[in-house]
This record gives sequence, C-alpha cells and structure tokens, in this order.
Amino acid sequence: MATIKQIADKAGVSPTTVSNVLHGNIGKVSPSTLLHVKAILKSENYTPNMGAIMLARNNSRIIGVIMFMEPRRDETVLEDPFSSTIMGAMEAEIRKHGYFMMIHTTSDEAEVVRLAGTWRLGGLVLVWVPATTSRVIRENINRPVVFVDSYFDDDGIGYHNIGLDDEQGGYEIARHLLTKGNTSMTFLANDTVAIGADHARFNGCCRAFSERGLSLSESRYMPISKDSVERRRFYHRVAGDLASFGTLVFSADYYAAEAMMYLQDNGIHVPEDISITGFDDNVFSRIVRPGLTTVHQDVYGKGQAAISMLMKLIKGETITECDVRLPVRLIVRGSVRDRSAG
Amino acid sequence: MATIKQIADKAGVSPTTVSNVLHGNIGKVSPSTLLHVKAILKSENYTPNMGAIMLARNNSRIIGVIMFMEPRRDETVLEDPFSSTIMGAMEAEIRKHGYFMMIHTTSDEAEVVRLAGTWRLGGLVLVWVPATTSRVIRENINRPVVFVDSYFDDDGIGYHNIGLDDEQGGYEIARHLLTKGNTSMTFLANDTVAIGADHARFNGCCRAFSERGLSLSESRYMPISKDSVERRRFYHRVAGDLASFGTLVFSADYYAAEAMMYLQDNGIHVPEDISITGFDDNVFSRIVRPGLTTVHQDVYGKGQAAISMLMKLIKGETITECDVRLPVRLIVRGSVRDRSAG
DNA sequence: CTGTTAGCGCATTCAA
DNA sequence: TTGAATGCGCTAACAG
Repeated sequence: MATIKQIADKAGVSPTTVSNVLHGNIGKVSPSTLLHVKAILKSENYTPNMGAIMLARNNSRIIGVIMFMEPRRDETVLEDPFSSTIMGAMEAEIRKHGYFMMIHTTSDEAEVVRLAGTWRLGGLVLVWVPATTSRVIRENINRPVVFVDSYFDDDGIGYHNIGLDDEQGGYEIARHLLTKGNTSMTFLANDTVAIGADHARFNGCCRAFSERGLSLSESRYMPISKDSVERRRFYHRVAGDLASFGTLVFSADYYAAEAMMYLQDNGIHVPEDISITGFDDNVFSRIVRPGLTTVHQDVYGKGQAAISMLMKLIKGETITECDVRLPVRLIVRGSVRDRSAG
Repeated sequence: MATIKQIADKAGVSPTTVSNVLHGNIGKVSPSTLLHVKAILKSENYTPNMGAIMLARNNSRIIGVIMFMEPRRDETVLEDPFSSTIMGAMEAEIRKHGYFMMIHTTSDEAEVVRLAGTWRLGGLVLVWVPATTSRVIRENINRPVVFVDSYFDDDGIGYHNIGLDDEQGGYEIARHLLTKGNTSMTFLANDTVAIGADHARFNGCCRAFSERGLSLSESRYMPISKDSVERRRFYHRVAGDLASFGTLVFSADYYAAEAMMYLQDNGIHVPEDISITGFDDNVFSRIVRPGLTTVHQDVYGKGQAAISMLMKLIKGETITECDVRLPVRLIVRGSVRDRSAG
C-alpha cells in the first residue's frame, strides 16, 4: 500500500508533484519528472486511499443507488428482470465513469439522507420514490440526485427524473383493446400509491375509452397483492367470473404471465375466453403462449439515461429537461381476442 | 453535518468523550454525561464521516460484491433471476449487519485487488470466480473473502466458498431420466470453463449412468451460446434431429424454458417427442407448460450464507468448513417422458 | 516548475 | 472519569 509520500520519497520529489502527476496536471510538471514519477507509481503499484480522498475533498466517488421499497424479502421484485436489468445498466455506466456503486434498499427517507451524508456520496439515484417522500429528500440532500420512475406531487421544479411515458403506454394498450372490440377491462396495478406509474397508466386507459365515448370507472383499478397465495385466490375469483372482469390489463408482464398460466391450467383459453395484456415487454411476455400483447420499455436504456444525467449534474452542467419520459411502444402478440367485425 | 468536535463543544466535553459515547464505551463515561452527550448527538443529528473513519481505522464498513463476468451487456444474466435474488439477499444481510454493499462487475483479478485496497474493504464476496483466477486473488488480498459458486484447482486450503452440491444435482436429474427409461441425453452447459459447476453437474450425470452400467461420452457436454440468435439456430438443429440429442438436460431453467418454447412453436411436443430438464427451480420452470422437471437450489439462502460466513470471518471467528455445498432437491414436473414399462 | 504546510474528522494513546 | 495530542493519506493554497 504505497502512499503518495512514499512515492515522492522514492522519486526524489515532493508529494505535491506526485499528486499533480496523479491528477493529470501536466502543465505543472516537467516532462522528465512526469515520466519518472509515473514509472515509480507503476512499479510501486500505487493505490489511492479513498478514505483520505473523501476526507480531504469532502466528497466520494460513490454513487448511491437506492431502491425504495420495504426492505424485506419480496420474491416478486427479486424475480422480475426489471431490477436486475436496470442495476446492470447502472453498474456498467457508473464504472465507465470511474465511479463506484453502492446499493441500498429502504423505504425511509431519513436513512437516505444519512447515507448521503456519511458517505459524502458523489450523487444518488433513487428508484421508485413515492411522491410524498421525494420532497423531503430533495430538501435535505445537497448532492446531485436523479430519480427513476418516480412521481411528484408538486410541479417539476428542482428535480430530475427518468421516467416512462406511462400514460401513453396505458393509452396504447386500451386503444388496442378497443380497436379489437374489447370494451370492458380491469386494470391490475402493482402498487396502491395515489400518484405513480400505475395511475398514469390507468389514466391513459381512461383517455382511450373517453375518445370512444366510453368511460372507465375508478373501480376498474385494482391493486394486485404481493403475496402469491392471495394472487392465486384472486385468479381463482377471476376464473369463476370472467365476464365481469373483461380484459385483464396487468401493469407487469410477470403477473400477466402468472395469471395466464393459472387460468389456462383451469381450462380457460386465452384469448378465446379472456384477453390478457402485460407491461414491460420482458422475457415473461415472450416465454408464455400465446405471447403477451404488451407495452415495450427500454429498461437498460433507462438505467443508462439515469447515470448519464447524474454525471452531467455532477459535472455541474445545466440540464433543461427535468422530467424525461422515455417512449413506449405497443407490442402486439396473441393474448388479446379480436372481437371486431372482420 | 455536525462533527464530533462540534458536538463536544456544545456538550462541554472533549471529543474523546463523545467518541466513547458513540462507541458504547460506557465504562469510560459517567451516566450523566452519557445521557447529556447522547441528547446533543440526537438534537444535532450527528452523522459520522466515513472518510475520516476509514482513514483512522484503515478499514471501511464496505463489503465489495464482485460478479465475475465479462463486464458487458449480457441479457441472459440480467434477465435470469439468479443474480437479482442473490444480490437482494446479500444486500439485506449486509445492511442488517450495519455494513454497506458496493457492487462491481469484472473479469479482471487485478481490478479486484485494487478495489479492495482503495476502499479498504471490510470484506469481499466473489461470485463465479474461475479456478485459475481465484488463487491470484487469495494471494493478493489480505481481507476476509468469501467465494460463491466458485471452483478451485487446488485442495481446499485457505479459502471459503458457498457453493451447491452440483454433482449431486446432476446425478439426481440423470437418475430420474434413467428411472423413466430415458437412456440418452445431452448436457447443455452455461459455460465452457474446464473446472466449474457445469462440469460437476455433468459428472453427476455420468455417475448416474455408470450406476446403470451405461456411459456418457464427453461429447455429450455442449456449451450453449450466450447469443440468442445462435441459440435459436441450435434449437433449430435439435428440432431437425431429436433422436440424436436424447433428453435435453439444461444447466439453467432459463435456457430450458426458452428451448421448450422454440420446439413447441415448431410443432414438437414436450415430453412426448422430446424430454427437457432445467436447473435452479426458478420462476421459469414454473411458468412454462409442461412445468420443467428441474433441480431446486435455494439462491436466497445462498446469499445469506455467504454474508453470514463473511461476517464471521470479519469478526475473526474461526470457521471449520471452508467449502459449503448447499443441498439440492429434484423437482419433478411434467417435462420428462415416462418410457418405462408401466 | 517544485516544495511546504495546514487542515479534513476521527480513533487512539497517554496524561491528568 | 475526562482531556490533549498525534497521525491516518490526501488536497489545495501558497511560497519559492
């Protein structure tokens, strides 16, 4: 563990010179000493001490990535490729920029504030932050922060978010259903929060219905349970009363695929007896039969965009757009029945 | 950002006393000052500076979790629930112990050594380390290290690994096939390394065949491509020559499910025309029809076990068992044809 | 172009 | 039971 001072001694120069070499302040070092110091740096295998750097600069090269969720075991989240894909994208991007990724799961905003302080985080990425807590965080963290898939209850001033055009996604799914002659649907939401992606998607559905002069009652918005046994019970209920649910519009491919399997196992045919749609266009929508009609989103790109924006923020670049909405794309497979004339 | 010194000033004591309170050295502080200092600590919202702690103690509370793989985009890995499940387990466990998790992806051992140094890591978890590089790492890192699903080319001295009873898993799958009268198989491996989980599983298959007086040629071990287009081509080849492949014994549910879908889409019936088995017992084996006969492993438990062992190492406890092999369990579903008499 | 120096916040040893 | 002093390795301002 060679230190700068040791390197300086070996090279016969001062620590400052070594530091200048290290930081590429080439203008301040003569070419010959530069080469000399560089050689010693390599031969001594110099490894910087991040603790010292943090202390001196009051800033670390750590990006804190915080997943906002109950910090307990949740099979659904762990098995959904969303989290691993976006994590993988962020990790790669953070590494490319010479930063390091620290991961933390919580649903407590104070914990996030503490984390940012103790580690002097270079920046934070906050995933799935509920509207109510996002404000607290913004007010208590004076470091670059980028939100992902978060919604806010105030008008977009002073925050940066990488989201999805959820409303449009819901709209496209619903319009597709209507085009195919399916005028009844139930929206199966991932979460219950009042302001968030799920509601935006549902609102999109409502818009499509409105355009047709139809309306979609708020009672058609149903949160689905995180508990697999309860979900099973729900699917059972659906199986016994297909007509009243109409098309099952899931807000996640994972649940849509699960439901499809359950219903098929109980002798119900998709899409003949019931139509099902998903959201995400991930592996689950491709692995079931019939393939799921769903809405595509580029999760990997979302992770890249988040880090890219965070890096700009860290560099002090000004950013005009503060709430990016990545585009969605309807993917038609075979899980929706065509009841239209033809 | 209150510092110890500031707290000390406010409390009218010395920094040392505050430090003692912070570290629970209650024997060295009078009850009254203890309470007093604690109150100020809380009211001032004291936040430790990890940089300073790292510097002073020459050790951080960061656990480095390193995934050994080519650090480039790999859909397969990102979509497989293995990585997100084990990550989730480790994150929860690390947090519970008051540590922090830093994630890094690489296939370069020198990078790992550097990381351990610059961050004065409290410990490391290395996942999927090839036999050839594990030695280099052990020789160059003087911190607690726990390997996960790694194999070694020397006899197990001086390392700690949480693995799986891969050989037994392969054995149970093959024995099941033989019991059902399927005497021909091809093993589809995830990787090509000579020493590793895949070969152990294949060896298990060989053992089962031996017991029956049959043999399994090394040519029956086939690595499967990471590229989805190439895989597709492979499945196509299989479809055209079912008999010569025999049962398709995949080393991952993900691929098994994918292959099953492809074959079914091409009019091939599973298990009537061909039998398929998986490995892992994850969501993919449950979501396809017929369900995949597979080998169960407790991935979440694997992550917990790794951190639990690492924490013991960090505390300096001596550990007797150094290469833990978690148990496997055969899960019979419907993807293997019964050709036996009955 | 190069060197000196004063902190950054905390742990720890030694005095009191 | 409490406090003063030192050093961890590095940065950055300043002096030469």
